[in-house]
Amino acid sequence: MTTVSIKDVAARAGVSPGTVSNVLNRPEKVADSTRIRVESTIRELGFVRHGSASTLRAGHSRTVGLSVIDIGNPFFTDVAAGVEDVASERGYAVILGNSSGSRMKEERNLLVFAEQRVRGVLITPSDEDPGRLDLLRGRGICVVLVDHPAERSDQCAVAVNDVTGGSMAVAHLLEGGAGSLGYVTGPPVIRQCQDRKRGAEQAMAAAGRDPRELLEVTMPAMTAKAGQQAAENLIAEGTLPDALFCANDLLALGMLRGLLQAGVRVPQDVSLIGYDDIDFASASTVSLTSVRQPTYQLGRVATELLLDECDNPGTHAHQQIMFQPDLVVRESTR
Amino acid sequence: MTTVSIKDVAARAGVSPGTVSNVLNRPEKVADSTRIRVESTIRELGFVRHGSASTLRAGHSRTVGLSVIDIGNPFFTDVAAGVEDVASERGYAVILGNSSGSRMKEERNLLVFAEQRVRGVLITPSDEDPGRLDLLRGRGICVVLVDHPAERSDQCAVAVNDVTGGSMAVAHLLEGGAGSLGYVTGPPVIRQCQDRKRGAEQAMAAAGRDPRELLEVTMPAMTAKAGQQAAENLIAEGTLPDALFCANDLLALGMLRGLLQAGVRVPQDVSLIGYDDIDFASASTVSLTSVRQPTYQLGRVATELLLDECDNPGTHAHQQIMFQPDLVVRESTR
DNA sequence: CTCCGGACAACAAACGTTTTAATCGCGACG
DNA sequence: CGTCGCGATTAAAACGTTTGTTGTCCGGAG
Repeated sequence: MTTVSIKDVAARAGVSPGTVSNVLNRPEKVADSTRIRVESTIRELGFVRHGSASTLRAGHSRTVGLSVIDIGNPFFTDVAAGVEDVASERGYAVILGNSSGSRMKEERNLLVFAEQRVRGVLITPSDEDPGRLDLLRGRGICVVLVDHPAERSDQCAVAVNDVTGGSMAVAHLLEGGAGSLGYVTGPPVIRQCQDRKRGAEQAMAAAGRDPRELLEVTMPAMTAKAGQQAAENLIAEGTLPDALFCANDLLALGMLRGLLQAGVRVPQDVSLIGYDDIDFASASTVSLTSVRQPTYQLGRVATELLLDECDNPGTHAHQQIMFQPDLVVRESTR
Repeated sequence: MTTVSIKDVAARAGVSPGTVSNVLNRPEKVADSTRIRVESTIRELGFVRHGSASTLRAGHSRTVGLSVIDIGNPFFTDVAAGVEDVASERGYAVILGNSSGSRMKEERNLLVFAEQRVRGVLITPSDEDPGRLDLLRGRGICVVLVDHPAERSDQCAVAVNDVTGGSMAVAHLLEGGAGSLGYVTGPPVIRQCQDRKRGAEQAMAAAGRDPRELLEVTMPAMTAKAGQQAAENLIAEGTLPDALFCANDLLALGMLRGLLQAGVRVPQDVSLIGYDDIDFASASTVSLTSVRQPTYQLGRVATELLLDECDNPGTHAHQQIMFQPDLVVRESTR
């Protein structure tokens, strides 16, 4: 139970605590002979550095915070995988915060990050208010936006063009001969939902259709359950369009389930397209046409930018990176 | 950039640092008038407690570590949701570690937990070595096993009976008239894989069949990709059985995809059953028969036990809780 | 033989909080 | 009127590191 400190190691190895610290943090500053002796003493005593003490003195920790909207969504687990790989390559640990789309939870997570004095924060914001992020920056915590374009140039951001993606999706539905069109989406505060809608409208306009024809169905969450609910609502109301564009694959898969259960055939009766191309999209009852994003890469690049900013605050140049999505056509669309 | 400390708040509010600390940690000890004054000063200055300093002095943090085998598996995201809900109800933050089935990564995550002086650790161990966990306990860090029964009675553990589950699955396949049977599994060091196999063998024996008839297919990972690979292997080798029990739903969904792509009909040619009943199981091409576990509950209960042990080290009674699984029959089995 | 410089290592002062013991003010009680 | 007791507050000593400064010991140059 008695925890072994750097002093214990120092005493046992016959050196000063400062030297042990140097062995840990700047091994090149200490003679090989003593370094080896200290290292073996560390192993012998099972010493583990007290991260908090280290953080306290050094002024910053070796952790980064990652705040996502829904860790149950494979899109975000893929992003998180990219983040974690880069972070651990560079000796950082990742603290994961899941906002579940709730602003309150997001704020609580950011507070935890601030208390832990994380080195930096990666965040897919759940709404458009930049205030909280400036608060972090004011504390010397770097922030990189993930899957969200920067509204200003004094920050890094990594995103995928959602307007293009939405446009691709609806263009594809129109090519398939869609008459009436629906857009099934999540809370309007989520930027991705807005941008994909904008793209959808552009595609309609480009095809000579009135964008106002697009029936918008807004659900409180972007989950499979919500998608199924949307299907039931549309069917009950008798407003089911020819072709449906869902703002993400979870909604689309739920929608698919709901449609099939009600005897609606996909794609014969209704064309269906999702977004994200999660792994399960290709395994579903009717394999899902979707818009693919470079998800893992998103996480990797964002983390590289973040750590670069942390480690070279002087020379770091902010970057706004925008990837392009791909259309993956499968069975669910005509 | 200058960070505001408890001293700044104290000076501004005209009290001592100790009083500010009391306002933060034992508000009942301080007179209402001063408490209100201090609280408003805290807001005014935007003070955020330095978690590391607090941890250092107090000897432990307000965080728990959660180490899982594969955060990409919806089973674990559900568990994590249960953990997070309870933890945040009680004012704890969760540090998530993903071992990806690699022992090395798991050890690195545990090291991070130890450095951060987490209050306790929830872990689904990736193999059977209890040594690392004793090391944590030796440091005064409580450990609760998740989805893993305790081998000893001096610890808490929460699990679901995998032997029963495996037995249910195979009994169901046999009832469906399965001739030859296969078990598609992950790395043998994973206990769940072993137990489910044991259950499968028991069910065969109970039906008067020789357990050695069970064809075991071992894959290096328990992912959809691995499942699809397994399907391709079985078909190439011409050893495809009548009925397949997959050790989890990801394997089963991948298997399903592989079978259908090769023109094998499910369930007419092959019966297929998975394990976990993840959300996607019911949305797949052929909806998947599976064994359901109380996943979210698993995370909740484990966390409650952990925090109880942390907060009442004296009176805490170790518990080993074993839930029972349910069979959910869908289209993929005859 | 002295002096200088370089390479290591020791020393000691922080970092921001918690917590115990000590202090203060004040009304009540003897 | 003195003292006691009590609640509210303060003062100061930790907690385990990191880090800039100081010190020591060498070998080699002058």
